[in-house]
Order: sequence, then C-alpha cells, then structure tokens
Amino acid sequence: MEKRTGKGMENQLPGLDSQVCFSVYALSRQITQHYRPILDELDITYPQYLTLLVLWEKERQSVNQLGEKLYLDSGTLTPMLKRLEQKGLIKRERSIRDERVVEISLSEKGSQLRHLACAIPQKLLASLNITREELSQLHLIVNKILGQTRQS
Amino acid sequence: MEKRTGKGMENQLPGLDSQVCFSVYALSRQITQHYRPILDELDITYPQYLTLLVLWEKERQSVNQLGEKLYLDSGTLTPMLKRLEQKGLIKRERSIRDERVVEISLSEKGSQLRHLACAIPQKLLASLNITREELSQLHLIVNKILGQTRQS
DNA sequence: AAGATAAATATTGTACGCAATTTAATTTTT
DNA sequence: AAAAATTAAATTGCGTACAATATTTATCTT
Repeated sequence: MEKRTGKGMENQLPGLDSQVCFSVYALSRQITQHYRPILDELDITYPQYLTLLVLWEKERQSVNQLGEKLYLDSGTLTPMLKRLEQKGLIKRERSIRDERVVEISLSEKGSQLRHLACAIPQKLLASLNITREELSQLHLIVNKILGQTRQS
Repeated sequence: MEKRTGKGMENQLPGLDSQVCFSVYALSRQITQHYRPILDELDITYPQYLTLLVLWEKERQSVNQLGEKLYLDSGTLTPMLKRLEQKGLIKRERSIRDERVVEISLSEKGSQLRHLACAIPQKLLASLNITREELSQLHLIVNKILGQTRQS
C-alpha cells in the first residue's frame, strides 16, 4: 500500500526543498563568477558593483539607506564602503544635521564609472548565455518568493 | 519613433538582468537566514549542512568528490572540514592507496545526526512560507539556468 | 537639564568563497 | 630510473556576511 512510516525515511533522497535551496545558493555563486572577469576590468567586486548601482540611482545616501536596499548591515557595509572610498569611487561624510549618520556620495571618478559600467549588463548576459525568456521567468518567481520570505 | 541611441542610455533604470542577479543573490542569503535558527540547534552552518547531506548519501568521499558536488574548492573545503572534524561529525584520513587524497567519512555522531536532520526540510518550508508549486517552479528554472551557465 | 532610551555606525570575531601559491605524492616522459 | 609534468590538499590573502557588542550622538522622560 506504499504507506511509508518512520523506518526507512532516512533512505530517501534529500527533499526537493533541500535541492532547490542548494541550487539557488549555487546559482548565486555562479552568477558572481560570471561577473568577476567583467568587474575585474573596473577593479570592483560584485557587492561593490551593486552598491554603485544604488548610488547611481540616487547620488547621496546614508549607510542605513544603502543597507535597506542591499539588505546588508553596517558590519558588512562599513568595511566595504571604506574600500570603495580607498579606490576613490565614493566619499564618506558625517551628516551635519545628525552626526550619527554617515552619508555616502559618489566621487567624480565614481560617477564617471557609470559610463564604463553601462556595457556590463550585455556582457553578463552574453556570458551567462541564457535567453530573456528564462531571465524573465527567473525574475518573476524569485521576486515573488523573496517578497514572501522577507516577511515571515 | 522611439529609437534610442547611445546618448540617454545612462538615464535608464538598471536592466532586468542586474535586478534578477541581485534578486538571486538576495534570495540565497535570505534562505541561509531561514536555515540559521534551525541549524543552530544542531550547531552547524548551512554549508556544513550541505556537506553532511552529501556524506549521508555516500558515507566516504574524497575532498575532491565533495568539491565537485558542492562546487567548492579545497580553499573553502579544507578549513570547513576541519571544523566539522572538531565538532566530531566527520573523520579525515589520508588514503592509503594515494597519499595525496584525503578521505572524508562520517563519524558515529555524524551518522546519527541524520535522524535529527530529517526534520529540517519541513521546518524550513514552514519558515519560508512558500507553496510547493512555487518551490517547484523555482527548482525548474534555476536548475535549467544553472545547467547552462556551468558550461559557458 | 540630568538621566534613560533609542538610533546610526563602527568594531570584533567567526565562517565562508575563491584566486593564487605551495607542498607533497603520483604519473608520465625521455 | 631521473626529470618533468600532473594531481590533490593545504595555505595565504582578501573580501564579503552576519551576530554580538561597543561607541557616539540624538531624543525622550520626568
């Protein structure tokens, strides 16, 4: 009758969920690998690129605001932002109105980098070798799940 | 006629591809967050859990074999495996046939942990709060893309 | 206004992830 | 068989992630 009870469960293959979670984890790292050679040319890492993307959208933001958009806390951001500052891509300045706040803004060099960066999306797509259709499907389902999991 | 040329492109929103890549990156970290409290009870991390999953499938494997399944190299695995050894979950032994190879096997404690671990998938699913349908869709598209990107 | 609380970053410590190099053992060449 | 090439792990070094704590500044309470 195919009724499975406690005994024997441990011989099952790992569940679909485990597999999917691993796949997402693997894909995320895989994507970073594909970005690497492209971003190497600009001498930045993938998380640094994401940070710049956010800053290109809005020139001046607090560490907190960046963290909310990137889902990263100060423990990760502070050292990364210092590295971006060292590269001369951003400026870090205490807010005058509230001395607790550190405001991040683009340097001239950081703003200019945008011109070079505009070629990245195409290069990455070519590197990943996937269709817009697949990309679109991925986007839909991942965002849907991301939206749900962020709450619970 | 809506023909967009070079000028003005830099004012566009970040492309779909950038967004999707960020979403995958964010989801991957989000999943790890949901695993954390569950795995904390077993005093292991998510990558360590993945490693144990592979070992529960096949009791004894070389570092290389583990790396091929997890897509990790010795630079990541060696220290992680040492930590698993310190926790008493695995054993690390040089192969007699080929002294270059280090064979990883489960300790008694590591084998036993499987019994506790079998509750994890359900707990995680409950925590993520997503349907099997969504999980299934995610699995399909992510694996499809992962398969393609691994080659190119 | 003094003291308590809260908020924003920074710091500390641990664990990946991965490129690059090193070390040791095995194979292949010559 | 000696030298060269290859292979498997380990090591080194850098950059995230993230929990936990500390520090500094602002705000709230009374």
